[in-house]
Amino acid sequence: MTYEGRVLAALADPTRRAIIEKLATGGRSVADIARSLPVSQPAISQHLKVLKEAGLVNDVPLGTRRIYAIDPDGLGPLRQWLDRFWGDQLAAFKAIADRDETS
Amino acid sequence: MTYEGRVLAALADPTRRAIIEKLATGGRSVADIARSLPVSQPAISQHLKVLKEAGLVNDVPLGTRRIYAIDPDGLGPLRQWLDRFWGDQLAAFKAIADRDETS
DNA sequence: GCTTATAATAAGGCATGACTTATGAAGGCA
DNA sequence: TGCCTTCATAAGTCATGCCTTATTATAAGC
Repeated sequence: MTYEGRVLAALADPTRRAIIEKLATGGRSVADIARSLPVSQPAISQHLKVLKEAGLVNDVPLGTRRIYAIDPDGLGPLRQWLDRFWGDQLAAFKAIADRDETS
Repeated sequence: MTYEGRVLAALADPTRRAIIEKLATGGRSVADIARSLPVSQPAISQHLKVLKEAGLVNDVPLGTRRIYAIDPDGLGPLRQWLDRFWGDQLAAFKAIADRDETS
């Protein structure tokens, strides 16, 4: 499976997107995530495994717990793939120009 | 279902990504796409329906045929959703830097 | 050492979705 | 009108994936 395929498949599931939204405010433990969503702890672990294999999250052990957080570099390959068909050169330059303009 | 959910689900399928890649070089008829991929014509029609409902492609009738093409605006909502968690300022700068680096 | 808490894995059930063949609808052309 | 081409839809099959409960491994605290 291609890298962008893994990323897209990972983000296609609504529960995994909910996990990403929880992690947007900072790293959280598995049990913490499980408490805030209507699925069991094993289900969360399975989703986190998929997200990790897609490169979207990383994790560090903390005692008996494990803190998962969003990987800032995880989205690069997906962006590159998307840009092949929709293009972002224009958008990227425009973002720079706008910022320079207002500074 | 949310808009980004539809877009991500549409792009998660490898056959639909293959269709997008075919359309990258310009609009094509259903039969034309079907001939270039190892699935039947009805399967292609079903995939095109999903891509259209996600806003990723549009179509115009041409006689008895129907020409499908990539919708340039189809990716906007997905980008906005992604940027909420990964940020696009960084990505924009990085895109510029990478291009300058390889030129 | 023993218990408790946390997380990963195993195994199985069930819904979803991607494909097939068969059929129908609509336009172009003799 | 009749025929052919193109595409969409219907119906059914089969694989994939998301969920559950049960179990195991590891670390912390008494």
